[in-house]
Amino acid sequence: MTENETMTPRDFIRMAVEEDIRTSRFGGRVHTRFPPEPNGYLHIGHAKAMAIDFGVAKDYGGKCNLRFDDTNPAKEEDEYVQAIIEDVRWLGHDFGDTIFYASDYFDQMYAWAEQLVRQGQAYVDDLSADEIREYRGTLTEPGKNSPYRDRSVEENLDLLRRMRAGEFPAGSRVLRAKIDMASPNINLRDPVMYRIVHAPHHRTGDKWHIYPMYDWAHGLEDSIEGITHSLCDLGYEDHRPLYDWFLDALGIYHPQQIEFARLNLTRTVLSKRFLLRLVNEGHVRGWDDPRMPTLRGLRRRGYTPEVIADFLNRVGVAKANSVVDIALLEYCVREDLNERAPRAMAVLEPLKVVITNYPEDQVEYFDVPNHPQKPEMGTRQVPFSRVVYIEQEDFMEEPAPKYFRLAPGREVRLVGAYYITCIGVVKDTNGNIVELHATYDPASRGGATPDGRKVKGTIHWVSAAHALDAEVRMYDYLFTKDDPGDVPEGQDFMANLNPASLVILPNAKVEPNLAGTQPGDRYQFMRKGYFCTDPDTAEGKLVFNLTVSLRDSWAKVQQQ
RNA sequence: UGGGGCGUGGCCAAGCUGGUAAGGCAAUGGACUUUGAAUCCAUGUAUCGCACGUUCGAGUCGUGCCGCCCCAGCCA
Repeated sequence: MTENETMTPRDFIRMAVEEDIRTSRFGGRVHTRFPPEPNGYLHIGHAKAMAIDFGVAKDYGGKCNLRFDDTNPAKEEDEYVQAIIEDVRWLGHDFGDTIFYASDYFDQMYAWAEQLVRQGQAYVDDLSADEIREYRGTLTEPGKNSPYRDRSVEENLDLLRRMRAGEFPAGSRVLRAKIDMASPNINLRDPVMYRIVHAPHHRTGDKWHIYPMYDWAHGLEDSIEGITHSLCDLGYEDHRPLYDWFLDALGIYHPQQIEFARLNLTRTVLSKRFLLRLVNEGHVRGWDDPRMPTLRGLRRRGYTPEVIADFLNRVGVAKANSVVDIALLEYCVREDLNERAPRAMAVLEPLKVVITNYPEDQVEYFDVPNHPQKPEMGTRQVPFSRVVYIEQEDFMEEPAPKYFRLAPGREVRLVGAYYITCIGVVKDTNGNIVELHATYDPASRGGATPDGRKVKGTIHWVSAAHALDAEVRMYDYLFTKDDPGDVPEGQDFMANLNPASLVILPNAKVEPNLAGTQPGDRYQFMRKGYFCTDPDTAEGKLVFNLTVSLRDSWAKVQQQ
């Protein structure tokens, strides 16, 4: 394998980075950063940004800083800082042993602000927020200068210092860059650099009464850390001129900002605001609900960091806004779990089957492989007895065409055990099937007969006398449409919420080998899907989450 | 009617200095099968948004047009 094959395929960002290395633009260095704001939990969209930020650094022997962009104390909390660190670690990204905080640079940023004031490139504006908006103009009309735009350097300096000292009420004044109120790029119409906020900061406490705006702060943070490539999403494309302007005005080290398209997934919403609503309005059980696209949700759902990395790798990096089919993500988990998940038998919706010709109190143990294609994963002993449970859907009193599971008079194989033939159906007074009677063929022991006859159906089972009770949580998409935002006028994505995104199966029966399972353990429940043990599992109470179902070609046949 | 981006098969996405369209997912057949899983084999007529133009030759260059996304927070 050549070195190239071990690297992520070249995308336009890597090509630009390679060019900069070739020309020694930054002395051949590559240093990126992942700058989350600690005001929420990370989701798979952030995972893409991280794959790029950390991935580029790794590919070129550089570094990537984990930096909290904590410039707005009103929204940020330490709780999020801890959660984000945990998630970044979980994904396995290497951020060295230093965690960076924008707030550590507040003194330096402030000094630079005074420099801009002294250079006549920043001024204190007394206009109200509403007035500033009015003066800004519109997309098609230029803005106009604030009456405070031409204050003297001395007055600006004095006012700025008093702003910092906390002499003025919140919102009464701002520091603005003096650029061009007529710029076609609205970001350049004298952007606000500092606003007055009297709120304690999670790290600096009550030291500050003014806090820097993103555009002013971000480039400075990058510059201070010696970042070479500041990778961000398309939304910042027209902020780049401003990023460049501040750095040039200050005459300090100047990184290159490059933008890429963020990740969008079908059946998924990824905006913090929407995710927050799902949680607050109780549509999910929390940020780590297995239906959530948050990293915590995916983790609890049974996804691995490797799967997420593989998925992101397949998605690629480009500048076109796109929506990735969630089927690709599911393909990635299935591929991974098919390799590593040991098989187990679990009957999700049990139907009792009495094997009438099987000795009353006999128990046999069958040696069942943990993985059909991987003998090295070993085998396990699965008990078999006279009464077993099979899946309700594996029996049809009046079998549909092409249905080749159990039906009256029909013979099927119980995986790894025996062939059984249904000889009777027991119903309750309402006509519901409550039990089946069957006979087994002793010659089919182990799942095959000497005469080599074939059975069309093979189903899974669990011995009633040995089964463990379990709760199985079946998950489906949170939304019923590929595009959750595809709603009638006046409605929002809540209109597409899937009422059946969580279906709890409280009476599942699983094989006894699952007794000691620990949260996070993953299995393939044969013929059903991949499942993982939920943290809600406790002594005497097993809880499993569906990670993803197996491909089901029978379901397709049925639909036709 | 301002500015910034993007537009390659159903969904992503390669395509570097022009030479005549990778790959993956999805879908569809079939083989195999003690998971209707996995695996294997096979299947795509893509007006490369459109139109002119340059050229022996354009997805790649030029011009014009169309469509979609983003920007008017003292959020990031």
